[in-house]
Amino acid sequence: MAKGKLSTRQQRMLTFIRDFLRENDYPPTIREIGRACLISSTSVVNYNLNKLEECGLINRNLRVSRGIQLTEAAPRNLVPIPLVGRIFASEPVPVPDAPASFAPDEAINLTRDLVGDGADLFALEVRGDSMIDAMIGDGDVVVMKRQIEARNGDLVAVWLNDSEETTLKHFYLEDGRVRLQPANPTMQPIYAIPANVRVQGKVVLVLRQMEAI
Amino acid sequence: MAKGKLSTRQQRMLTFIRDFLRENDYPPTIREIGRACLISSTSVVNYNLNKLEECGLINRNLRVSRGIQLTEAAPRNLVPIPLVGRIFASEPVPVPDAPASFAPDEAINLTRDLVGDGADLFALEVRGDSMIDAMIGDGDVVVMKRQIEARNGDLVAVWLNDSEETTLKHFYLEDGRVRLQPANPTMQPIYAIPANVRVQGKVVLVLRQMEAI
DNA sequence: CTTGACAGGGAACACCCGTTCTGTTATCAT
DNA sequence: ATGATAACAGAACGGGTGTTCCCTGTCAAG
Repeated sequence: MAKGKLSTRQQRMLTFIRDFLRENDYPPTIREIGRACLISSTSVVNYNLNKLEECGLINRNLRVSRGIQLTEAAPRNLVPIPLVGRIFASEPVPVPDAPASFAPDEAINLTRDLVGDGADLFALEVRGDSMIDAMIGDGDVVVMKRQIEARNGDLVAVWLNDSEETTLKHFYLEDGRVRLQPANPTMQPIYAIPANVRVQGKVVLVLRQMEAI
Repeated sequence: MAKGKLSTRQQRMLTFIRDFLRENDYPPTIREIGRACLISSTSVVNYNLNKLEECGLINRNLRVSRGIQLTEAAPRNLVPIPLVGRIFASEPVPVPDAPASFAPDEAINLTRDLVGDGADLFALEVRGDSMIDAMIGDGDVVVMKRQIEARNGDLVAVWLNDSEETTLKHFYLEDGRVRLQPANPTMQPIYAIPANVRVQGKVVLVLRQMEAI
């Protein structure tokens, strides 16, 4: 019973709970919800709260006053991702060695729906315009997953042994050779033998923040 | 009576309230605080809560169950941003009219350190490769701030009246004409008279999510 | 020694709040 | 018609919850 459609009343209750929580920092009671949504009976509020819980939109703590949690605001929705360094074209990716060595010196928090459980993820700030053919510019932050191998189509960071540079390209292994395809479709791919490319990780997310909102 | 020193008991209560709030998303009751801090009497908890309020560390809503707010970091750091539509080169940006009409049908949650308080913000999904000179590709999500005017250097979405298209460029007003500079430094700017450009909003954040983490 | 402020304990009160039970109404397939 | 089911209304029950009142002990100032 994942997602029955919400009735008008249920939708109204949900937005009220959101607004109330934003205003007061604690959830409303059943009677406060009823008063705001013009529901005279507490049992009806209770009935619809159960419906909302069945849809996975809220969590209820039974027998606890104001025991309503919005699943979207649940604290475990935030995943901290360590910002481990910068990425240059002229240097390999500084992949963090110890996965568990959680360095909270600098981290960015992202929601679980963007990055999953955050396992094996780390973030890098891009320096220079060398990744421009991957549509990634100076100052962008890339979130990467640490892995050695790549599947066809993955956008990966690779170190090219002969030219000694790091680059971000889509990876394709075909006919015994590696095709590295720029994300920008107007640019040409480059080809290499497998022994020449060392996959450093796979790009999961690109984040570009303009200064001065 | 701004800041008398906190007793051990008061400090313990404060950290318990923090932990409880982090875990449950709603504040504890007086008796729950007492149980956790080994205080047998509710009046003592009440007494020390008043002390904490006098120090400005919490706010109390009298006669309301669980009516405790932490003054420090209380506001939620997740900001919901409505995903209002798609952006094509051939059509104007679908700027949402009503700012207060909170449409939770589809929204992306981002942290406050990325987007501030989220005022006047909305998100659009980019369709097509027409924004490629702004380093924005098909499937990217752009978070925009609704505004009519732009300052020099802003990355804005503009509607060009004569060519009838939407484009994302850096905005510069110089010598009475508008210079629209692609974000990709290898590409050339275009020039237009101010009457020809209509600013639709300013890009605050670009988000590119790879499928299949 | 008395006094007053301060910190704490215990119990009772009155209201708040979630729950549950009994109906009522409307829709719909049988 | 008929039974099933969803949605809703009202009322009552019992426990949760903030508040208040009275008490004890400590400690420094008078």
